Amino acid sequence: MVESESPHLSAIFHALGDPTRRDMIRDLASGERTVGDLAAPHAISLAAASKHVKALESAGLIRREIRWRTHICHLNPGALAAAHDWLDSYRRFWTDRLDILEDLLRQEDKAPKPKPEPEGDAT
Amino acid sequence: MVESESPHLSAIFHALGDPTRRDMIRDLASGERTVGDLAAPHAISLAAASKHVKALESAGLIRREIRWRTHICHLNPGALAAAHDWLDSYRRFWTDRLDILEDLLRQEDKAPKPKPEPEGDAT
DNA sequence: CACTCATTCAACAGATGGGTTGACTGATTC
DNA sequence: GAATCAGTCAACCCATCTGTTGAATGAGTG
Repeated sequence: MVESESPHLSAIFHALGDPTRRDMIRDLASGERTVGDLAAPHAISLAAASKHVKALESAGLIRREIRWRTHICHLNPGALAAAHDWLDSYRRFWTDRLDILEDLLRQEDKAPKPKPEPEGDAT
Repeated sequence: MVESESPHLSAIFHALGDPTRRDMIRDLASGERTVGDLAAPHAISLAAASKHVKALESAGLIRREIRWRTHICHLNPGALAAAHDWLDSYRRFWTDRLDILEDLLRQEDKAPKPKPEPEGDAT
């Protein structure tokens, strides 16, 4: 059994992996937007934006309501929640870790030590 | 500022977008593993696994400790937390939804209001 | 010194991703 | 019936991703 959590997770995370699409999601968080609205701030063609929207849609991250000749998009929180849940199942790794860190800091208040690296570097 | 929360987010989500890599993360959650250990359940070459590990590593999702001639990998919770945080900022969309609705219904009992625009940026 | 072992590196192939442009759709309006 | 408008579709380009195989690395062992 290698990977069976959700068939959508790959699509969701993949969709989330693109900054343009994350941006669209953020825009959508302030209210519904047309495809054109979503494309506007991005210096890409409408066709490209349309593909992004489709990627978001097929990952289940947004829903689309075709009103007359404009397509109104809005967030579909379920998919975000799915990704969130997946990550949440690892939460103990960073919450426990912080407690440990705190503990360490308190302990090492007495002994100097090189600072631990909390975040990745840039290669 | 359009997308600047963390320069790593794209790499993180992209890394998370692959089922093999999510699987590796899950394995790593039960303890440290060598590259070979991580490759074993996956019917791919060691070289391919090595690339996956590198992707996880450069996204900051895991750290690697070279012990003698084996590379020991372990989870680096920070990156997971970063992704989690990003998603968390949209949490209201799937948790508060019901509360908001309830609120709305109560409000509109007194004054008809068109639509509350949830604004959210300032990141 | 040659061998083994865990892993990486290099070169390659094929698939997919994101972008472009240009043609198409389909309801509305002149 | 032609023009307009929002958006999609199709063809194409090029970069990146995932996988392969085979050689290289580098420490320890016989």
